Amino acid sequence: MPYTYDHPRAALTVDAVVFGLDDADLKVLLIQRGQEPFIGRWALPGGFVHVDETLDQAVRRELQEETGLAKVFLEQLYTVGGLDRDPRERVVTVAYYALVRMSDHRVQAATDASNAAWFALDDLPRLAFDHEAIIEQGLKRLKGKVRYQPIGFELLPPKFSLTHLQRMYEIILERPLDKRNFRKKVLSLDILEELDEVEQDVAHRAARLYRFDERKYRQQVKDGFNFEL
Amino acid sequence: MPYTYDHPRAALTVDAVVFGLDDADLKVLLIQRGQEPFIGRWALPGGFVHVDETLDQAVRRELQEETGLAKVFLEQLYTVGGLDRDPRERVVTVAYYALVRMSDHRVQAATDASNAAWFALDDLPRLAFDHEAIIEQGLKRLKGKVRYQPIGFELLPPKFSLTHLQRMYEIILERPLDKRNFRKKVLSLDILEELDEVEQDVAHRAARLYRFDERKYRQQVKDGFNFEL
DNA sequence: TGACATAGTGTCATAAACACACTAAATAAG
DNA sequence: CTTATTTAGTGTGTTTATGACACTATGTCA
Repeated sequence: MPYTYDHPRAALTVDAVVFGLDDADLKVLLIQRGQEPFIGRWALPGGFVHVDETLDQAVRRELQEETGLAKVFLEQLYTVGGLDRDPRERVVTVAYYALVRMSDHRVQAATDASNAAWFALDDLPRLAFDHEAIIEQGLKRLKGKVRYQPIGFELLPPKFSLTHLQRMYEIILERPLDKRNFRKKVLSLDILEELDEVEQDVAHRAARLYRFDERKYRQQVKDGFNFEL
Repeated sequence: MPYTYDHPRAALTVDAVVFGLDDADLKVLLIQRGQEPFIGRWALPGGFVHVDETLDQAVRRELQEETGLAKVFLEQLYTVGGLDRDPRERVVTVAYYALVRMSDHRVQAATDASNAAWFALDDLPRLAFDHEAIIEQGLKRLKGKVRYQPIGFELLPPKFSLTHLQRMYEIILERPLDKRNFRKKVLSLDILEELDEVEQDVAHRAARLYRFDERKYRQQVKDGFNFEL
C-alpha cells in the first residue's frame, strides 16, 4: 500500500525525554533499540507520527508502547530538523519532555523485546541519533521552568515532606538551598495543603506531609500571583 | 516525478510570526494568500519545507520569498500538529517568531503577486488556518522572553534613546514603567554604550543616544550575570 | 536512658523594588 | 528676544524581598 506525493517528504517522529527522580538523582528513561539504525544503542522513547493522530497522541502512544507509561505530564520541547540526523533519510522529530513519579510507574519491558531503563543524567550511555543534545535541551528547560511553574510536583509522590520538596529542587537546580529560607518561601506561596499525616518507617523524627493543592494554585494564578522558587 | 512511501506522511511547513514596532504599536507582518485554501485571506508568511533544507533555512527562504526580509532575528516557537488545520490534508507546521527593525526593512511586494503588510496586534484581519492562535503564542513568548533576555533591541534601530527603549518595553509588556526607575535599572545592567550623539530633528530637547553593546552583554552572561527587566 | 538523626523554628542585615516631582535644554511661536 | 511648550534628565526615602545563620524538639534504636 504505497502513498505517493508530488514532492519528497520528510518523515515525522516524536521523541520524549522522560525525567524521573530518586533519592539522589534526576534520571532519564531510555530504551534500547531493537532495529537498525543504531541497533543495540540506547535512545529516547519515540517513533513515527501516524497521519491520523496529533503529535501529543503520538508521544503518548509511543510512551505506552515502549515503556508502559501512561498519563504523564508532557510538554513540547522543540523540533529538530537537521539534515543528517538519521542515516536512512530525512527525519524531523518533535521532542517532548515528560515528568513522572518513578515510584508510581513500574517501567515495563517494551513490547518489541527491547529494554527500557532509567539512567542518571551524569551517567548516560552512548546514545542513538542526536538524542544527547535533546536531553540537554530538556534538562535546560526543566531547570528553567521549575523555578516559575510548579511542575516539579509531577516528580514527587502525592504526599511529601518539605525536605523531599527541597531535595527535589536542589537536585534539579544543582545547588544547595537554605532550609529555613526554603520553607518560609514555599509556605508563603500558599499552594501546599498541610496534611494530618507524617512520614512512616523512618528511623528518626517523622516529618509532616504536604500535598500540592492545584486548586489553590490555579486561584493564585488567576489573581495574578506569581510562583517563583 | 512522484515520491512514494510505505506509510502516508504529513506535509511539513514552517510559519513565522514577524514582529515589528512603530511609535505606538507592536505589529505583525502578514501576507495575503494568492491560492486556495483561504484565498484572499491574510496569513503568516511560511510554506513547505523542502526535503533538503533545515527548518531554519526553510523559514528564512520563505521570509525572503514572500516578504523580502533577510537576516532577521528568528527563534523557534512550537510545532502545531492538529488533525484538521488544513482542509486539504494533514499539515504539521513548525512555528517561528521573528523580530525586525521596521525602519530597516522596507517590506516588498511578494513574488507571487500577493500583498504583504503590517497589522497592529489589536487590529488583525480574519486569518487563514489557525494562525491567530500561533500569533497569540508568539506574543506570549515575546512578552515572557523580553524580560530576561535582551531580544527587544532587535526591534529598535541601532541607535536609540532611553525613552525609545522604555516605550518599547511599555508597548510589549502593556504596562507603564516608571521613568527614573527604568533608567536606573537599565543603566545598571551595563549593557548599553552611551554615544556622543543626540536625536536629530525633534522639536524639543534632544535625547542622548545609546547602542546595545553585545560584547558587554556576552561578558555579563559569561560572568553569571542575569538580565532582568 | 542515652546516642543519633532529622524536623522544625526566627531574627537581623543587606539588597532590590517602588513611589514620587522638579530643573534643564531645546525648539517654536509671537 | 521673550515666552510657551515639550521632552530630557536626575535622587531620596520607604517598603519588600532575599540571604545568612544555630539551636531546640521529637522520634528511633541500641
